[in-house]
Amino acid sequence: MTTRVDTNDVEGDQGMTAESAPKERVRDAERTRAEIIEVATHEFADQGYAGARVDEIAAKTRTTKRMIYYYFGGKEGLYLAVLEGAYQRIRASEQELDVEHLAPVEALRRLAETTFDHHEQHPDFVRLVAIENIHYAKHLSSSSSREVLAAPALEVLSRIMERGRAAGLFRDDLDALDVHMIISAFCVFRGANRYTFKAMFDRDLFDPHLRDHLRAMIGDLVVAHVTAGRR
Amino acid sequence: MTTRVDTNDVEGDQGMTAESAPKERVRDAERTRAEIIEVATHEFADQGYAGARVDEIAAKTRTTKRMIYYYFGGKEGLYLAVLEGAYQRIRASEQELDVEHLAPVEALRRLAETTFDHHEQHPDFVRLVAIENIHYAKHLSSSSSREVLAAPALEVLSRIMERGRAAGLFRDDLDALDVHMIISAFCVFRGANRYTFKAMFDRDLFDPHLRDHLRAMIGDLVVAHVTAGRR
DNA sequence: CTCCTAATGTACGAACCGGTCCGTTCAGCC
DNA sequence: GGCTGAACGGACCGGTTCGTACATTAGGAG
Repeated sequence: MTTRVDTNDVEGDQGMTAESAPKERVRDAERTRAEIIEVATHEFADQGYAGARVDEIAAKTRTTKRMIYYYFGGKEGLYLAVLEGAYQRIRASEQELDVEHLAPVEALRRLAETTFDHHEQHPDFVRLVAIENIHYAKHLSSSSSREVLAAPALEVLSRIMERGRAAGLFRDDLDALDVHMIISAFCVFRGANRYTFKAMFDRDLFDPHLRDHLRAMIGDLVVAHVTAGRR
Repeated sequence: MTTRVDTNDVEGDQGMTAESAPKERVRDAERTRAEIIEVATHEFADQGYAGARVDEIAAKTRTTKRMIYYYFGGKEGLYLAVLEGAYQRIRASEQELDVEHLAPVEALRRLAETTFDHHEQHPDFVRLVAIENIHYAKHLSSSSSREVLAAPALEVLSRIMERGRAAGLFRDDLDALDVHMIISAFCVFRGANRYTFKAMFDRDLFDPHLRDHLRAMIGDLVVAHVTAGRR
């Protein structure tokens, strides 16, 4: 009846080491788990928490709804897993940032532009954050994995500003978190409010022709702010 | 049907008689309509579209669910009415803005701070916009009342920038819509992302002690940007 | 006063949806 | 080769939720 197992010969992964679970098995818990999370990330980001349907998520995986409850306990557990996964991915990509070799002004611009790129490359993440805010961040606040929090980009920013201040290039009355907020606000707004912005002003903030312009703008903006009254 | 009840305004404060009679089943279509919209605005802003419950909205009014379907046709019609009402209120308050008598730099700062105040005073509006964006602004786009769109603040901004350019105070390569986006991004982010921001950095962007600081910051930021390279 | 209609209330249905019960299959171990 | 438990599937259940049929009242028109 069910032709689920059609290539079961491929299981020839003879390594009987108990080290790490090999991939590509007919029965593979990790694979099933990952697939559910991947589908659920799209569904939650697309429909919101209340709008997403467990049945729909299950239907879009190669497994069944029963597995969602088997692995995640329920809709809320799945959402939490999705949220934590999204934050972890962003955090990982942020840690690749290396601007120690650049002069403060250029480092700051690079940081802003990299943040800009991150938000462009991860639209699901921006939407999930918006959704989480609608729910007053109650899931994120009660998240057990504390390491999800704290953006590495903030530490990088702090060091850039220290260097800028020490060189007399930056204002000395600025908080790194304030500057981070400016950059985030710009990049998040572009992703999170693009649809009402388009409806109101007929300008698509994700239009490829606008991309370089906006990317340069956040750099100019933040540099102008931290160097205001200096030069 | 227009001059039926004049003694009972929507927000009537007829406090001279007995404040509210226990059995006061007065028939007033406008009042019922307005009360439903008011309650629904809070519910949709609080729970999102899918999360809001028609039964719950009805229970929080002094009328029944039947009236929601009588006046608005259904959940979606009610949501649309809520959205249009919220935009109209914001638009009305924006039109009170008068900065013609101020010098360009001060006018720009005043505009930014007024926008800041608007967003602080209308948290429901900010949340509704976020929710509408989650739904790709499909309701706003298909809204029949086009006059809801187009922020008056943008026209005011355009004139300020013209004056600033003419006086040689502002850069001449800036678009008013870009500057509007910067101001909006900052003010919207503060309201829309305050919860995840608090969870991540333990800073409440609506803390009263932070208010004046942030209010000054958006002014400084936008002024620094439009005057960069001048003076 | 009577009638007509807008306005309102009550009860209910049907689909939906999160969650669960119970049975089945596969893979590793002795 | 048989056993065991993890991984999995499908049907189903009970509460929820949007929407509606139908009854009823208020209040102005004639």
